[in-house]
Amino acid sequence: MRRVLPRIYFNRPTLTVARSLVGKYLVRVIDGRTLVGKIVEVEAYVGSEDKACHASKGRTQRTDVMFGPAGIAYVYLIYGMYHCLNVVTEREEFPSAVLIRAIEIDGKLIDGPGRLCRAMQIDRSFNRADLTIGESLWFEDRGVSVKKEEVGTHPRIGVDYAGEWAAKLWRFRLRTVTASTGTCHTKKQGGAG
DNA sequence: TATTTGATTCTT
DNA sequence: AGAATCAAATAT
Repeated sequence: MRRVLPRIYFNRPTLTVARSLVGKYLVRVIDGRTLVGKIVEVEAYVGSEDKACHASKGRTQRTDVMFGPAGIAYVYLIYGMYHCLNVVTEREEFPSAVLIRAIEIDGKLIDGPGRLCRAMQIDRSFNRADLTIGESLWFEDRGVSVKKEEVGTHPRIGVDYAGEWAAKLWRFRLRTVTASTGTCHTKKQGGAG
């Protein structure tokens, strides 16, 4: 069964939405071709008190979309080069969203929000797009349930400036993916650790 | 108007 | 460990 995730799905506590999005599918239609990606990693950004959340700086033109209804896309350009896809969660006036960090397309891991958006051809034109109407970009439940034990929790990435909030385990990732991808391939890594 | 910084990625 | 590269936010 394929089911487009409705607005009420996203209008719930952000951590609940984030964790349950792991194992769901992101569907993108480009010129009649359909691209389907299994979501394997997400991050939660929760409210104006969360210093890592863009909306913690207040309601600006950029963050305004996060104050709106759930199920709407928040897409922005980061580091001048890459786009990041988020979906707004919770009730209106409560600024929160879930960042989609990694997906799997045809068994291929697309790791990183910038790469994800490049693969799915998502840019700022999707900002404020409604992701619950099943048109060109949406989330789908394909009936495959993911057990709680299969979802690992980790600190969020690139938010060191957020103080105590940086330590929150608000990144969720499929453990099966962790096992299969690891850092075994050291071709390009060069042992930066 | 000028400066700083960042939900990143690729290269050295 | 650093470059690439730009929009939003902050300081002036």
